[in-house]
Amino acid sequence: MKRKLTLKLIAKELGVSISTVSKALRDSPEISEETREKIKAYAKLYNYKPNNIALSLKNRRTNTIGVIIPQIVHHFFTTVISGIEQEARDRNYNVIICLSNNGFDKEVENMELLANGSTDGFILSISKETMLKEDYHHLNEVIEQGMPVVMFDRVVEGISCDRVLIDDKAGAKKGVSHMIRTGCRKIGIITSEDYISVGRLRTEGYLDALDDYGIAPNDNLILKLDNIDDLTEESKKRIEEFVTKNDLDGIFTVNEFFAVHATRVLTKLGKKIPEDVSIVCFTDGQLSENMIPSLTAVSQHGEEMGRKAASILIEKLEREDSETAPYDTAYIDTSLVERESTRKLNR
Amino acid sequence: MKRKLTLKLIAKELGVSISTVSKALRDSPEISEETREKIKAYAKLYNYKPNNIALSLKNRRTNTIGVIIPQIVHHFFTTVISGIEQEARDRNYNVIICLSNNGFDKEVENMELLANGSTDGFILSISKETMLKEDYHHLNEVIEQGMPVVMFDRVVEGISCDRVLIDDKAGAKKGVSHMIRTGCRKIGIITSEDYISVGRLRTEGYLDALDDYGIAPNDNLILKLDNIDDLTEESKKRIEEFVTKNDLDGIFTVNEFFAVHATRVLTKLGKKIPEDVSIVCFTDGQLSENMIPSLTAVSQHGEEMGRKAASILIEKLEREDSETAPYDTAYIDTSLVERESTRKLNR
DNA sequence: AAGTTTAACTTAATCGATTTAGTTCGTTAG
DNA sequence: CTAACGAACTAAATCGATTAAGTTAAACTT
Repeated sequence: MKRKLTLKLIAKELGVSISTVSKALRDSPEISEETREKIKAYAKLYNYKPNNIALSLKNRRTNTIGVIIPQIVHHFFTTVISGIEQEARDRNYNVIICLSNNGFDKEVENMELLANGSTDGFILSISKETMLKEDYHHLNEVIEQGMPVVMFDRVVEGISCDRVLIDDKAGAKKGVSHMIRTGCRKIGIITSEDYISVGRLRTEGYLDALDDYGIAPNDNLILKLDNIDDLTEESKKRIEEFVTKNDLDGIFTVNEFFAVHATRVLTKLGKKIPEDVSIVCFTDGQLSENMIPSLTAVSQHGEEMGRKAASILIEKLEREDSETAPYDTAYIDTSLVERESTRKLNR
Repeated sequence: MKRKLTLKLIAKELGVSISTVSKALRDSPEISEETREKIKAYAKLYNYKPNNIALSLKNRRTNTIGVIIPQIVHHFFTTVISGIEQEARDRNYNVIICLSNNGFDKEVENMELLANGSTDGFILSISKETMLKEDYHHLNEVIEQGMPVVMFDRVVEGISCDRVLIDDKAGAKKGVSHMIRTGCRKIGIITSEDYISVGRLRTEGYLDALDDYGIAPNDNLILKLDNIDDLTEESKKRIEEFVTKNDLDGIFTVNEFFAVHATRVLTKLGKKIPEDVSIVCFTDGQLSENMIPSLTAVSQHGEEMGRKAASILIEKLEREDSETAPYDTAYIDTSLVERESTRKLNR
């Protein structure tokens, strides 16, 4: 095993002092051309790379962004991470990813761990449990210490940080409006309970669209499930009942899973998609694209969201007066990806 | 902004030396009961947490595992990461994830970056480009420096490291055998070119199963595509042609995408699944589970793979004689998840 | 009473870098 | 001939922790 090369070793080998080596490598004019060349040649030959940990300690900055997300086995989050990673790499930052598994304790633990020197700032999407608990002391502590925080997707109010949000309301409205314009009149929504912010906002968008076209909302056509991240047996049952009971001509869902299960139920009922029933879902992921029929979806542009979040954070990290800079909220536009589950316009 | 508390600050505040504070917090018997209590009380009150960077520098270990994967927007990899994360957390390690985007340069860059002090060891799945290039100097350098490496899923020979593999061959054999047992006789496979190891191995498993049941292989029933990670337009075209041309009664695919597209083509051709054609795919992901019909799949148990890889790495990191320990290869068993795309046995 | 122990600290080295504040020696100015 | 200056280095402080080695004064031994 070959020990890593350090300034000390180079200095000893070439019979100069450590500081001479450091200065030579950083092209200081204090060091003579000759010595500089000699040191640089040696460093290059033996592939010297400065130790990041030592640099971090000295500079009191790690050039690392901490990302905390509820789960990683989730298409949308992976696209966001991908975006964060791209932006970070372009701007010479590293990314540490931690998972909260939607739990409060893990979220706190992760933040505390990373806050003790490992990262310069955070990008996070709040866990479900934290949202229910409404305990944000860990966020406030980190911010208090001067580490900037950017929240995305699942955000809460009352924290001194920047936010990046999907325009959930507008996105849902876009999707539902499309159904109305292609002839749907009795549109149901499968959404989440209101305490999940994205669910609530998407429900609002749905209601907005109905209102725009003068369609009266009907509480019976709104199904609120208690989880938006996966499809439990309980949810399946309720979707089946909901779809069977109501003679809908359009279904809007806040995620892909709900849409897929609704499709399954409709198929069993012998309904044709999109002739009898149109389907639009929020989140343009693998399922929307690959299902048969493929699903018209409201695309969230996760990568763009990730890049934006990273860019805002890095901006804050690199400006002097970041303490006094105001916090703001960026919105990422959604777009509607038309596929086989809705009728064409102007037909 | 409140500067983080350090030993130095505590020492100054309480009028003792830094080492007294350090020792008191670590319960050294050298420090009197009285002083110890006083220091601990103060540290607790002001929530002192040691700086990880300083500890890493001092201890020359970071308790961090570097994970390098080709892409993160990929269900299988996310399950592996999830497993790595679980095991790491249980054993008090952190995880840094980097993406190579299937590129050689990025893979090298990431490794070099993390190797300069940021991590104690690596878990990685080799990028496609690296495999084509057959240049593994970055791996060898890192290993040479005494950092253990565990490769998973996409591995190469000739590197001094441990490996964790899906038993691809046995898994494919399991899937194809199931089709044969449920009555399929003309089974096609949609796989990848042989340079992608998982594709090659799965093809071998397919051939093995045919051989076991005395079915003669037929090159026309083997479609080799040049990418296993996504579904290009070119691949779609070739799948369509392949499925249309051959009158198959069973299709085995090395990933979900190929199976989904084959299903689409079959549906268009008016074939019934599984009555006319059975479908089995490798990788039990979101698509297999949610497609209509849902797909019988060879489950890879990614989480288990991740946990295993992390456990092997941490084991190596924590034993004294790891330099001399032999390298081995662990296999993760696959299992067949029967769903709607295959007929039932014994019917 | 002189020497030895010991409890309870403090000093200083260390990890690997950067950087400020010296130091040394040759050259030039006066 | 010597003070001043600058080129080219080196020493030492620093980041925040740990720990081996050193210090001090009280207690104990004989």
